Amino acid sequence: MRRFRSDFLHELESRGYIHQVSEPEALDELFLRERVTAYVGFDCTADSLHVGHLVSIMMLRILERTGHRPIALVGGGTTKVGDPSGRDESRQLLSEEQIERNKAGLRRSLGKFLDFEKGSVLLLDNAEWLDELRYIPFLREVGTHFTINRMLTFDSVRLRLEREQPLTFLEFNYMIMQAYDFLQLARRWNCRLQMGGSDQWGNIVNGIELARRIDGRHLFALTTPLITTASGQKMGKTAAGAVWLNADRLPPFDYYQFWRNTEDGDVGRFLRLFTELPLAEIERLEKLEGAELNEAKKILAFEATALCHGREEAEKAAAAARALFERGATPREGLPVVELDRARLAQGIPVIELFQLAGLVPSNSEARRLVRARGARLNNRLVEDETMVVDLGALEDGALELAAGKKRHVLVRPV
RNA sequence: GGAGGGGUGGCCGAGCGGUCAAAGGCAGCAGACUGUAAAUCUGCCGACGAACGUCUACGUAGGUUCGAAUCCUACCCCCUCCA
Repeated sequence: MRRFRSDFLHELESRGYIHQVSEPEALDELFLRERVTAYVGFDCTADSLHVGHLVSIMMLRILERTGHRPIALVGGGTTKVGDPSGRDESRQLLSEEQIERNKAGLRRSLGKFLDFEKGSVLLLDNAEWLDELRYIPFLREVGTHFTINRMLTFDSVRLRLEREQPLTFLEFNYMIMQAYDFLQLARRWNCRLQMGGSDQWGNIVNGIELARRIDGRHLFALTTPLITTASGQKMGKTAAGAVWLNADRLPPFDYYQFWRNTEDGDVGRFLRLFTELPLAEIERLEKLEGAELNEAKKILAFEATALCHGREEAEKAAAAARALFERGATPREGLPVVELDRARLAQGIPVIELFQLAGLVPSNSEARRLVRARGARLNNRLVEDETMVVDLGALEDGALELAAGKKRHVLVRPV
């Protein structure tokens, strides 16, 4: 008894990806009938995607796996405008150079999950059509189909106005740009469906509307639920910041640890959303009780890390974690590495500073507190003297292993 | 334009001349317990410093005072009511 007959929608539905769909039956019909092109847009606001984007990325993978054609659209053009959705303040305007850098970072993030080389998965940039727009012709073609009356009712602008927060004319145009994207993709690639987070519903519907009015096209929308943790937090937002997908932002070991530390109540849901294990397997895993559930968490962590960083990195991270938490040995392979100037170490560096250089604490005071709280370890030995100075003599196997608390470990290597 | 209220640490929020680096809560960090979970308990939680302590910080800029987050003046911003 399935609600959807098409593989794609059925798969999404059974793994918990669907929040809203426009015309479910018609879309299902479409997926049964033909190879469908669908897209997700990603703004270039940072130089890496993070786990918050993962749901969308996974959908593109499923789309491909079920025989359809995914488009990952990078917002090289729209980022110059800035999406006001869910924000009380204007985004800071990014320079063109910054956007270019971010774009390159996004390509790397996406490239980990989607293979753009073989041609069945497309990577496009909306700067391609947005940069070229001419104001008056654009207003005449597109602007006539939007009424201000209606635009004011969309959450993205309404909420801002209700809170009496300024909304610039630039930002006000964002939804038009995004609608226009959908129109362009429909025309150029016969793209029929746009997917995104639940906050994108309004923007997507605008695109559907626009394409219907101008071209008489029939397009669809599908949004994913906002993923929160069992204790109600927005997922992937730790206090330390976002959980990044690019390794230069967050080492694979830390990425693995993020998943390894999933709350009990989230394991099943996360396995469904963030791994590609068969559902039967997941049902078995989520039934595990008590400490047994840790096995499921390890599988979740491994699978999620393998998807993002490859199986080899996932193995290393898993091995490092195993040695660190299960045997107490010193497993260096797989730990995040920080490089340190050899000459500087030769002169001697106070431990306090060393912890700061390793990025484990933001200030000397913080490092001092860590030592006093008996949470600082050097080469697996508790650091008791905060005035201790570390030099080359402290190297073990050519490196220093620093730990802040039980979970945060770093390998400092002199170069 | 008029009247009143307010701007305090990442957030909320007390303080209303000295004992204020600023109560309390949340968030965070570490420790204990445990299953690398959750919950709970304990400690920490501006920077620099081994330490005495020093510096920076209560919207901004000045001032009064031995001494100001606290009083005065100007300015900026927010909220409520009236026009």
